[in-house]
This record gives sequence, C-alpha cells and structure tokens, in this order.
Amino acid sequence: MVNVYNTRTRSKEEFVPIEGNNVRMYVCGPTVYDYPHIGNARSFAVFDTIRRYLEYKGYRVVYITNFTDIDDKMINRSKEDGIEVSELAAKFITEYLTIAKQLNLIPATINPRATEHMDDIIEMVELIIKNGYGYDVDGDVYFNVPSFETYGGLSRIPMDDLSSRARVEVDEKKKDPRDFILWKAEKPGEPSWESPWGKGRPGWHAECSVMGKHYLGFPFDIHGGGQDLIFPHHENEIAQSAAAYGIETPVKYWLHNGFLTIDSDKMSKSEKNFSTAREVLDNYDHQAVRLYLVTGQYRQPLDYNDKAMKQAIQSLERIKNAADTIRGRISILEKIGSRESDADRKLAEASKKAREDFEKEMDDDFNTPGALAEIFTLVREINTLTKDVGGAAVLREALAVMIELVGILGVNLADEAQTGEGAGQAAKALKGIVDFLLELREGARKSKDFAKADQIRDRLGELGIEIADTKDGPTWKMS
RNA sequence: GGCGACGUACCCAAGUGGUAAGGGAGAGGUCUGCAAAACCUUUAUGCAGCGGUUCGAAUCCGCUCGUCGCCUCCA
Repeated sequence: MVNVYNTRTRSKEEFVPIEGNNVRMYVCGPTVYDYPHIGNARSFAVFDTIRRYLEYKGYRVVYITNFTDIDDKMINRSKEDGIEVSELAAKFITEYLTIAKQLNLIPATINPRATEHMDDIIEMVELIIKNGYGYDVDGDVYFNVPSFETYGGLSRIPMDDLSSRARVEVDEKKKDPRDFILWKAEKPGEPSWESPWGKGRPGWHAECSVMGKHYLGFPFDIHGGGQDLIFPHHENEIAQSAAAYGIETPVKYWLHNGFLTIDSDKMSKSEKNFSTAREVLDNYDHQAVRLYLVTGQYRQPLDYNDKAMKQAIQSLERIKNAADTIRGRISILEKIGSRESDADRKLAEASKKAREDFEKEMDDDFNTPGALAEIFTLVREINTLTKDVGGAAVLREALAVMIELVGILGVNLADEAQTGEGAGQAAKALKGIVDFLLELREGARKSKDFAKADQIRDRLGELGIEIADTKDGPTWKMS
C-alpha cells in the first residue's frame, strides 16, 4: 500500500487509483525558453522515480509531461535572441530531451505542446465564459476569481487576503484585482491565433488544464510539479478546469517537490542564482547526478554543492563495487565450481529483506533516503557474505535485486562493464586474453616476482582493466 | 502583513510516542607482497532553546530563537 502526501489535503493518504490498476499522471513540464537548471532536473528526477516505483508496484502508468512553447517568457526571449518563437522552442525541447536521457528519465507517454492545443484552449475559455466564470474585455479574457467559491482551496490562501493585495500593476480592465487572464489580445509582431475574441494567445497556463483533460480526462490521479507552482499556477488550473468542465476535483492527488537550493538559497532564474542542468551533467557522472537528486526526500529542500555531489559519487561507487564483487565471485565460481554454504542462505535472506524494506520506505511517500539506506544494508551483506557464497544462483538473485531497486531510483547498474560476460567474439577473446595474463601474473606472484606481477596489473590498468586480488583468485573489470 | 516549510553528529540525511537508520569524512584495527575494494570498532545520554502533557517525547502541546520559501515569471 502506497501512501502519498497530498498537497490538497495537507496529509498523507492511501494511494488508490481512480480506475483499477491504471494510474494517470501529469507533471508540469518546462517552458522551453531557456536551459533547464539543476532544480528543474530535480523535479524531473523525482517524478520519474515516483513513476518507476508505481510501475514496479504493478500499476500501469500513463505519464504526460508538457512543453509550454508559447507565453510571455517565450516571446520576450525570442525578441532578445532575434529568432522565431518556434525556433526557440525547438532548441530547448531538444535540450530538454538530451537532459532527460542523461538523467535516465523514462520517456513520457506523450510530450504535448501548448501550441498544438489551441483549439482545446479556446474551447475551454469559451466554456468558462459560458458558465459565468469569465468575461471578455477588448479581446482580453479574464477569469473572475470571486465567482469561483472554492478558489484558494489548494494553496489555502484566504480570498480576502488576496483581494487586499492588488499591489502590482493594477489592471483597469479587471473586474476584480484577483482576476487572472485566460486569453491575451494580440500585440503587433507576436504570435497569435484566431479566436472568438479576436486574434490572441493563451494568457496563463491554460495548456496544463487542457492537455490534462485531453490526454488523461478529468479527474485524473496525480498532478506533479514544484512547490512554487501551488500558487498561482495550480490554483488557477483547478479553477479553470472546474469552471469549464464542471468537475469539482479535477485531480485526486497533488504532489509537489521541494526546492533545490544553492548554498541554502533558492535557485532562481530571475536571481541569476542557478546552475544549469547542462553544466552539472557536463561536470559529473550522470548516474551520480541522478542519485544525488534523490538523496533527499522529495518534499524537503535539497542543497546543491560540490560536497553533496562528491558524496553522491562515493555512494554510487560503493553500490557499483558491491555489484562488481558479485560479478567477480560468479566468474570465480565458474572456475572453482560451486560449494554451497551457510552464506548462501544468509545472502538469499538478505536479498529478500532488502526488497521488503525498500518497499516499506518507498510506500511511505517515496522516502528515497530511507530506501537508499536499505540498499546500503544489502550492500554490506553482499560485501560480507559474497566471498563465502558458493551458489551462483543466489548471487545472481542478489545482483538482480540490487539492479532492480537501484533502477527505481534511476541508476542503471545493468549496463556496467561486466567481467567479460558480454556476448560477441571480441568480448570472448578479450576475456580469454585477460584471463591468460592473470594466470601469468598469478605465476609471477607465486614465485614472488612482484615486479612482473605489478607490471601486468599496471599495463592492464592503463588499458582500463582493473585487477583486484581476492582469496579465491583475481577478478577484473572494465573501468 | 497573510500562508507554509524547516532546525537531528564534522557534513548530507531517515526516523514523527517506546528509548537515535544509512551514506560521506575522521580515528584505530583486520585482511594484503603491494594496490584497490572490503570488513570490524569508534564519532549525538542526545535530536535549536525553554516549559508542559505522558510510565515514557527527537516525535504531541505552548512559547522563544534561527533559517528558508510562497503571496510576482519560476520545478
């Protein structure tokens, strides 16, 4: 049983999909006007992990994450750069997809774009007007907040409080200072679409409501995004969707991830205080970055700094070493044959327990640090027991569990270099050659010719083949 | 001003009523020709502070201090 913290109710709730085993999930995607920063990457990684875990639990997940490719920021940036809005969008969509791949995100079921859904957006605005929640003034269409009684339900901002804060640019056209714009009348030189109110473009994040409805239907199960989207973005989204389609609760569970900070300050584009995902991924191992992003529970703030990254690198290394230890032992067993012992039973037990404990942590609102701790417990068991395990099947099972659990966190251990187990004639030959050299080296070591032994190890090391001596003989791996 | 989050060892970070997970770093040790890895021991009588409730609190309540966020484009 999975429990999730629902922002709407401010409490943990048992996760029960609306429809059987199917989970419909929408995560706010990037506005493609600039390079995503590492904080954006956290959001991507967090929701990817949530998705992976739900799939692991046997749910069938439809996962939608959008590209917002038309809004003020898009227009402003395209003017600055002197390129078309569509060109700008194409550039950063490519960038996003590259980062997504490097972070090992499972591709979304669909990545819809706002500009592909103009008809739907216009239809929604029409419905809002028709239902008495919106009005048109000279080509601008506003949502009338006071007419929507439950406004503020998600962010829990009292209506009165909102009305007293008409401080920034009071728009004379608005009936009420709290009203927000749904459709903006065309300005010269900006992209626009035909509508019943004249040429124009969407104002707020209408696309999220529209695409959520289009691909998932209301109500759907999970809507995710960063905490900064709670107000006004998601508050408005609920109001729009409810007002247009008459659905009281368009989304069952609202999940919001905490911020990633830099030196304890919020990362923010407007403050020029951020690192782009690109810089980070160029500087550090991709898998380590991914692991780092889930070292904190997703709702808590997470600080980004060199030290945190170094720790993630160490953690990843420890996990990889354990996997290599098993692989090395398997290859040794191929030579010396099996000889089962008490350790076999213990390791089998540890694998089973690791899976159970991992699930217990993840069931509790996706507690990734706790889940990671359970993985490390298994790592310790592996490191302690493997040298005495005699059955390859037990080792393979432990390795499979490791790979699967770590995989939920987005780290791919399966593709790691294996000790010559790869298919193909070249791989076979390589394995034979290295094994032969190791035999020679063992001979040298026996006759205390350490100079020669070290020479072999050093030369292989230069070629990217690392040797490790164990009690039952040497193992090697590609580094 | 309104709303909210947080404060756990040198660092990161779980735990939310039953007597402090895990990782990193440090120290000591084991193994080892050396190396790498690994293993063992060790590092918070205490969880911002002060009160209260309780047989029992890091966990609940109150107050204080501190940090941060949202309320305006932002994951």
